[in-house]
Amino acid sequence: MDNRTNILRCAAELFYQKGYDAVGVQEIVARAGTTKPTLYYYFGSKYGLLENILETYYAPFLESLEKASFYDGDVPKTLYKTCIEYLKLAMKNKTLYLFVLSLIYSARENDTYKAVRPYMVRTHEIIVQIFSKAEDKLGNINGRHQQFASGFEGIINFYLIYYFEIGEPEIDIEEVGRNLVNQFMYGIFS
Amino acid sequence: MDNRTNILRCAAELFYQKGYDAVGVQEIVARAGTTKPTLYYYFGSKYGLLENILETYYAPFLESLEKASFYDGDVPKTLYKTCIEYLKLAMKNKTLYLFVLSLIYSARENDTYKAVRPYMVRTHEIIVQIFSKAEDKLGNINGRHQQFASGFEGIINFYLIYYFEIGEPEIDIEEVGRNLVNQFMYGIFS
DNA sequence: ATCTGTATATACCGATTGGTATAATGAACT
DNA sequence: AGTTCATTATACCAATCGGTATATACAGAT
Repeated sequence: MDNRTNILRCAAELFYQKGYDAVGVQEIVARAGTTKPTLYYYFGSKYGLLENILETYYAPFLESLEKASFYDGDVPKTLYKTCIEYLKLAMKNKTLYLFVLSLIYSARENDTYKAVRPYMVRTHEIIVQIFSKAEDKLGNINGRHQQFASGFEGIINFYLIYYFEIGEPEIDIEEVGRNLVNQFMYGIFS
Repeated sequence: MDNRTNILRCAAELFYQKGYDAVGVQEIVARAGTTKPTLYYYFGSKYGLLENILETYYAPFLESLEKASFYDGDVPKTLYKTCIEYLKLAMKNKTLYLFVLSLIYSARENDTYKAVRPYMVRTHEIIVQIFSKAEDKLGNINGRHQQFASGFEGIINFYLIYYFEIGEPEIDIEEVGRNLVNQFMYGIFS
């Protein structure tokens, strides 16, 4: 693996483990087995490194999400496909998933929030779009797209948070996806 | 206001705005109009300051939550009362609410996560308990207490995240509470 | 008047922070 | 052979980090 990729991966791991501000540039290059000028040659700054991590590892997920959220008239199916994309990402790359979540919740005046904001906004737009297009099937939802979208994201994200907290061995993605979508659509009495 | 309280409030504000690791002790005492030895006299360390913020400002919320979540056989009512407590806290002290959320999502090896973990676990226990006690009314939920609990927390928290992101002027707490609980219990077709 | 304990400030500590000036590699091209 | 250019290392920078040794101020008790 080349130096650039190596630095990127080491930084992503450390940022996930300790948090962006708690990790020094020196610590990153030490783990990558190189020196600071190399890092600054490729990424320009510590912040550039953060941006590059998101662009490299998270942007592809957003594209998958966009495809999966295509609405063809079947609300449950669309939500299920979308939910599955979340679960797949989280299971395939737990580190990245939790790291991005931590950025979304980070302090508003911190660089980490600035870096993740465009991705966060885009994600929300994609989910809101589902409910906008599905308005014919959902009846008069009276401008509650936002609430539905954040509810949908919330159910998935908080499920994963506590799943990772407990650390159960593995899950059946399709089954969990069905459960979460059912809970979201029909409530807890379903 | 005495020096101690003043330091506590200034630190809470700065931690919320910039994040725990991005704020220096010097910056805190400068805003509070005092000096470092005073801070270390009262709180012992920067970490002690963080613990004290949670104990002082967040612990009371947990007590309110505990009372509000008392289950008397009426599931919708219990969930509604619980939800209202969340919304009340968030509206009364937006800064604290978002700060605690950021801690919950912070890096696992960061001091911030260590500090908030007991409060996070306790909160989750309280919510899980509702669904445990309500098992008679909910039918066979087959061990899905955890999923219901995190779903409930997720719907509320993500609603508030995007509410604060958009920054609408004010909401009718009781109406939003009814909406969220309805969505959670009966799904989006309600 | 002296002692005790709380509360605060000045001035400092070694370590680490993000970042860079300079120079040395080594391969490719002319 | 000489030149160019991407890549990497040594050694350094001022600034800030969390934390503290020491001294002082002041109130209340003896």
